[in-house]
Amino acid sequence: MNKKNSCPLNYTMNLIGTKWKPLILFHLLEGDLRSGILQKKIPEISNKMFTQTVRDLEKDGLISRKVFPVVPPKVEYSLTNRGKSLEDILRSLDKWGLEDCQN
Amino acid sequence: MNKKNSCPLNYTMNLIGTKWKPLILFHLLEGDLRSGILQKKIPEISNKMFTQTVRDLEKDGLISRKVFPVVPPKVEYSLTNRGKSLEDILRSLDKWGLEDCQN
DNA sequence: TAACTATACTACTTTTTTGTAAGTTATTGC
DNA sequence: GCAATAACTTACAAAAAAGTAGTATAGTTA
Repeated sequence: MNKKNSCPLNYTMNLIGTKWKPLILFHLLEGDLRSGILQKKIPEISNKMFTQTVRDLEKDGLISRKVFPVVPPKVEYSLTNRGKSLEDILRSLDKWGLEDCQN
Repeated sequence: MNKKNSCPLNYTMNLIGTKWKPLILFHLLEGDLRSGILQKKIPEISNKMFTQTVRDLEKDGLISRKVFPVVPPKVEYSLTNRGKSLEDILRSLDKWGLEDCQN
């Protein structure tokens, strides 16, 4: 909690408050996914942003990355416990959007 | 829900997923506030970003703005019902940050 | 041997967000 | 007349986020 995060809410937003992070975490709630599958669940994301975002999430310990030493490459992503602890929030955000956009 | 929001979660993030919006909404949970007071609760925000953000929130119907025709000006902000419906989410995000940053 | 595969990286450009600093307003009180 | 006030605006600059397009990898399969 540094000076840029005077409020816990701000801390949370700095961690997951970007365009793609919540979306990736959300899709991983349903279980572990191969890189390509996960990316296809978010058709709008560019290859670069996908890689960059999962790297960020991994760095922050919200997801973990398992590499299988095969060719062609196989990489699987899954939520860490820290990532899983966001489940309620992610589902709430999704639910709110669903309800709100019907009005 | 347009093509940029294939997922409700994305819709929500596009609405409040910025640096300052959740923070402003959060502080208004405690009740209506004069512009200056609200801004002082977020010392890191610049004058410009504050005005810009409350304008956005007003445009999206999450807060309402009451102007008193006095000099010097007096402006009060409050949450709309739509804004209030975010209460659980905002408190969850704050709570998560509080718990998480202790680890 | 050449194409194919899934994943990722890089250089570069564009777009979006944020910040800085200065000005504007119209009344009050000195 | 002139400074002080609260809220806001504007022009400009800087920084961050996102997009585009091309390259690398190294076994497998045709």
